[in-house]
Amino acid sequence: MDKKPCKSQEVEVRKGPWTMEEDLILINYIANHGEGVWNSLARAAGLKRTGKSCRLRWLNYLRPDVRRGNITPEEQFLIMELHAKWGNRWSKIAKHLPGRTDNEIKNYWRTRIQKHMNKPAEVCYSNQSDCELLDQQASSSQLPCNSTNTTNADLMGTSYSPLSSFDYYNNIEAFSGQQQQQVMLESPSSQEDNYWNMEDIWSMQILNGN
DNA sequence: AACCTATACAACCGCGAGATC
DNA sequence: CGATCTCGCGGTTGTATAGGT
Repeated sequence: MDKKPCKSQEVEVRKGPWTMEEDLILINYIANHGEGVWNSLARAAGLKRTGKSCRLRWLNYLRPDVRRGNITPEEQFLIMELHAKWGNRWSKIAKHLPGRTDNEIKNYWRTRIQKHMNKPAEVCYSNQSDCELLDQQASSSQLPCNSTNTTNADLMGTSYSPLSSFDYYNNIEAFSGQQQQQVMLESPSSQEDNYWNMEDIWSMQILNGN
C-alpha cells in the first residue's frame, strides 16, 4: 500500500493529467499483457507513473466498457436508492451500475445530488409524472417513496447522514423533478465534446495492430 | 472584454485489508 | 509470525470551463 516507494520508482514519477501518448501506451500494454500487478506494469510499460495512477486511469477512463457522462434518470434513482441503503460505499454502488465507476458515481453524488439534498426542500418541482417515475422506481427497487417509518440509521448504518429520513426522501422527491427537467434539456453528446472519446483510442489501437 | 465565481470531473492521497514472502 | 507488497476504497484537491457580473 505505497508504504515505501519502490526503488526503481524513486527516479521520476509523473503526476497530473494523462497525455494521449501515455493513454495509448497503457492501453497497448494491457491489450498485450493484461491488467494487474500495477506497479510492475507501470515500469514494464515504460510509464513514469505509479501503479496506482495507472490502475486508476485504466479503471476510470480507459477501460473499453466504461461509460462516461449522461447519467440517466434510472441510474440516478439507483444511485440514490443504493446510497440510502449503503451510504458512501461507492464501489459497491458502482457494481450495480454497469459501466459506471465508483469515482464517477462519487463525483456525481457530491456535485449533483448532495448539493440538492443540502438545500431546503422548498424547491419542489414534483408533478404527476415525476411522482409516477418515483413510484415506479420505488416499487421496482423497494425504495419507500415518502417513508417516515425507516430511520437513516436503519438504512445506512452508523456512519451516515445528518438528514432525517423525512428530509432525505423529501429531497429525493424534490430533486427528481429538477433532474428530470435537466435531463430533458441536455443534448446527449454535449458533455462529451471536450473529450477525445474511447472509441477513438480503441480504433487507433486497432490501427496499431493490436 | 475582463474578471470573478460556481461547477464538474480527473487525479492524488492516505489508509486498511488481504496476500505473499 | 512479522515484514512487505499489492489492491482497492473513500476522501480530498486541483484544474478547466461555463456562466454571471
